[in-house]
Amino acid sequence: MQIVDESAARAERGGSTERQNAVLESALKLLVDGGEKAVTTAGVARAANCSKESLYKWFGDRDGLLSAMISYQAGKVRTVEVRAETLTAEGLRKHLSAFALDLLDVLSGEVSLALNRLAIGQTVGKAAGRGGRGSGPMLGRLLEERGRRQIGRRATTLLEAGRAAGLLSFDDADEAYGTLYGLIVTDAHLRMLLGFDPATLKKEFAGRAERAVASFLTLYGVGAMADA
Amino acid sequence: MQIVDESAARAERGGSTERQNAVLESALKLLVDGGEKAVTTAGVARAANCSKESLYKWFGDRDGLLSAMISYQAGKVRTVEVRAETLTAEGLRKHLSAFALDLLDVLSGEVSLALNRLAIGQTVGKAAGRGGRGSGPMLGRLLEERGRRQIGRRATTLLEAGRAAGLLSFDDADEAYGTLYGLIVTDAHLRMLLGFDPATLKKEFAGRAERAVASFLTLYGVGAMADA
DNA sequence: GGCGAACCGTACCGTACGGTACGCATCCGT
DNA sequence: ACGGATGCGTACCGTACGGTACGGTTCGCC
Repeated sequence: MQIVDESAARAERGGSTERQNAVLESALKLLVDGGEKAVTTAGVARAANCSKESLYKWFGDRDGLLSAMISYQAGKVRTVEVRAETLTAEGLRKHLSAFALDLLDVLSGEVSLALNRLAIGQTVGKAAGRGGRGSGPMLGRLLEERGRRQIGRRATTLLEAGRAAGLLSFDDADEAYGTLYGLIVTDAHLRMLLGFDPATLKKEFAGRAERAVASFLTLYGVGAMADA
Repeated sequence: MQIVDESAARAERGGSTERQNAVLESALKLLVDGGEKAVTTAGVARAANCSKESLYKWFGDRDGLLSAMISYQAGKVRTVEVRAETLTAEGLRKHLSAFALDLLDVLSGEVSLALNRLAIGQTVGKAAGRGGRGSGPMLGRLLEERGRRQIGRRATTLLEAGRAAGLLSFDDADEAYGTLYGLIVTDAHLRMLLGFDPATLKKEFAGRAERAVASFLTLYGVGAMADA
C-alpha cells in the first residue's frame, strides 16, 4: 500500500514523501530549539533516525534541506478564504479583528519565528554569493512569497469586499493593507525576532488587535464605520 | 602623545581605543559585505591589519567582538533632541515628517540591517545556551536598548510636546508612538532584512513618510491637525 | 642605550561540520 | 525464493574556523 499512499502524499505537498516530511519535522524541531547552528546534517539524521546519505539524496545539500524546511512549513498554512458576500459593518469589523488575531498568532509562532530568523540570518546585504552560492536572498524570497503574500491576499480580498460593500474607502488595496499591517504588528515582530518573549506580547494581542482595527476603520471606514 | 589621546578617546566612547574602533570598523565592513559568516577572527585580523592575539586580548572571544561591534555602532547614533517649545501645528507636522524620514533612513542603512541580521541570527527561541553560552538574546537586547529605545525616546518627547501644545490627544505616549512606528515602517524593515533591495524601497520613503504622518494626525490630531 | 610593553604576522592545535563511501538490514516485485 | 532497490548506521575525509603560542619589531620610558 505504501507506493500509492506515498505518491499521493508526494502530489499533495511540495513533492516530498511522508518519510521526508517527518525528517523535515525533526529538522524544524531542532531549528526551533537550538537555532540555525543546531541544524547540522548529523544532528538532523540522528534526530530523524535516518542516514546522512539519505539526507543528501533527498535534499541535495544543507541549503536544500533548509529550503525544503521553509517550503514544507509554508505549505502548512491554509489561507482560509473569506466569503465576502453579504458583508455587514459588524461583519467586516469582526473579520478584521479575526484577521488581526490570526496574523499576530502566525507571526508569534515558534516555528515562524525560527524560520524567519533562519532566512534573515542567511541573507547578505551586498550582492554576495560569489560563484555557485546562489542561495542569497532565496530563503527570504521563499518566506515572503509563501508566507506574507498568502496571508496578504486574504486581507486584500477582505478589504476589497469591504469597499465593494461601501464600507471602506481607499484607492490602493495594497497600500491600505500595508497600513492595516503596520497598525496591527508595529514592531512586535521584530522584537520577537530579537528574542523578546512572545508569551509576554501574546497577552496584549487581543487589545492590540482591537485598537488596530479601530484605528484602521477611523482611517478608511466610510460613515458609521469610522466611529471609535 | 598617544597615551593622552588614547585615554581621551577611551573615555569618549564605550571604553575602546581608537585602534580598537578602527578594528571594529573593519569588522563592520566585513559584516555588511559578507554577513555573519564573513566575520571570522582571521578575516577581521587580516582586514584590520592586526593580530588575532590582539583581537582576543581586546574582546575576549568572538562573541565579545560581535557585541563590541553592536555597542560601537549604537554609540554612533546621536539622538538629536528636539526643542519642543513654541510648537506650532505646521512645526509639529514637519518634525513628524523629519522623524519619519530619519527612522526610515536609519532602518534601511546597510550597517543597521547587517547588525539586525546578526543579532537576529544569534537569537534562539527556547531558553537555550546551556552551560556557559550566555549570549542568547544578549545581542538583541543590546540592539533594542541602544537603537530602538533611543530613537523612540526622541519620538515620545516630540509627541508629548505636541500634546502639551494642545495639538495631539492620546493617553499613552508609548502606545501612540507604537502606532506612529507601525504607520511609518509597516513591514518594510522585515522585507529589507529578508533581502529586499533597500534602494527600491528608498524611493517611496518620502511618500510613505507623508502618508504615515497624515494618518497619524488623523488618528491623534486635535481639531485642525486632523485634516488630511 | 637598554628595558619592557604592546602588537603584528604566522604558525599551530583541536574540533566540528559538510559531504562521501561502505556494509548490512528490510522490503518489494517477480 | 531470489534480486534489486531503498535506506539506516557508521566510519571516514577535507576543510575551515575558534583559540593559543611564539618570534620579531616598534616605541615609549627610565
